Amino acid sequence: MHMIKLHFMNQRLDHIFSALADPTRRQILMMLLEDDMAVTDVAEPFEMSLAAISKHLGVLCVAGLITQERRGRVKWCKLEPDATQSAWTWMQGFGQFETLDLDGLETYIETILKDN
Amino acid sequence: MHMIKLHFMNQRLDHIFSALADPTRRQILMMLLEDDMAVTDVAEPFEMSLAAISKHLGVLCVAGLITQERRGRVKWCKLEPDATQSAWTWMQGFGQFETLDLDGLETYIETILKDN
DNA sequence: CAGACATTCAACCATTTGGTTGACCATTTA
DNA sequence: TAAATGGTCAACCAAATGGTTGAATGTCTG
Repeated sequence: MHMIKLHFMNQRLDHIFSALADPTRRQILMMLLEDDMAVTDVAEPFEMSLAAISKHLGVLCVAGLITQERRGRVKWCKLEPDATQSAWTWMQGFGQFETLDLDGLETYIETILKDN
Repeated sequence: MHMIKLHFMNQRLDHIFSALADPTRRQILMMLLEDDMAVTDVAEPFEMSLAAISKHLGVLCVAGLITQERRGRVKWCKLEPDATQSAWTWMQGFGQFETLDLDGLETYIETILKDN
């Protein structure tokens, strides 16, 4: 039972990390950070075929990093940032907490304190 | 100049994420979390050849996630957790900061405050 | 020195990956 | 209805990946 869960989790991590391992796909994610986009628009800044981008989007979908919803003839791509949770958690478990970007942490804490 | 740096960074992320994309390699990293190990000992729990493990260790080395130091006939493998910094930072930039384990963050901050 | 041990190298193999192209399907618009 | 648009599919290709085996290299030990 736990074995199954672990296996599942492992596959999930496989998908997420290998999706993140490609610069094109990372760039796509960054683009989607600003807004949802149609497949053609995602493809526009890249110097490769639409089909190639379509495949990349498929990989991101399988990893759960994005979702796609078809409305009419255009397919909208939407970021699913929560999907990185597993990867994030794994990296924490890898003992990385103390190497967290301390500058970023500092400003973050300051923002919190200001709000109180 | 910035382009070069970005390219460099991008390659680094490629290496790190694709190193993390393999379950065997992730398991190796977890093992090394406990202590430094010789190549043979790393290989022991796995059902694959020593040569295969040797290759995996090579990948982890290139990604900078571990270092290897030869002493006599044995080569010691040592974790380099700081290497995940880039990946960690990238994921932060990907907008994940709010999903960070806030409990862990809290205890972390408390530890800092105690020390002052 | 001879043998055992730790590790890598080299050649090979099957599978996956990242890309191409051209045909195809569905939807919108003139 | 005809043409344009948005996107995928299928077949193909080159290169990378993850594994194997057997030989080779360097180091310790009896």
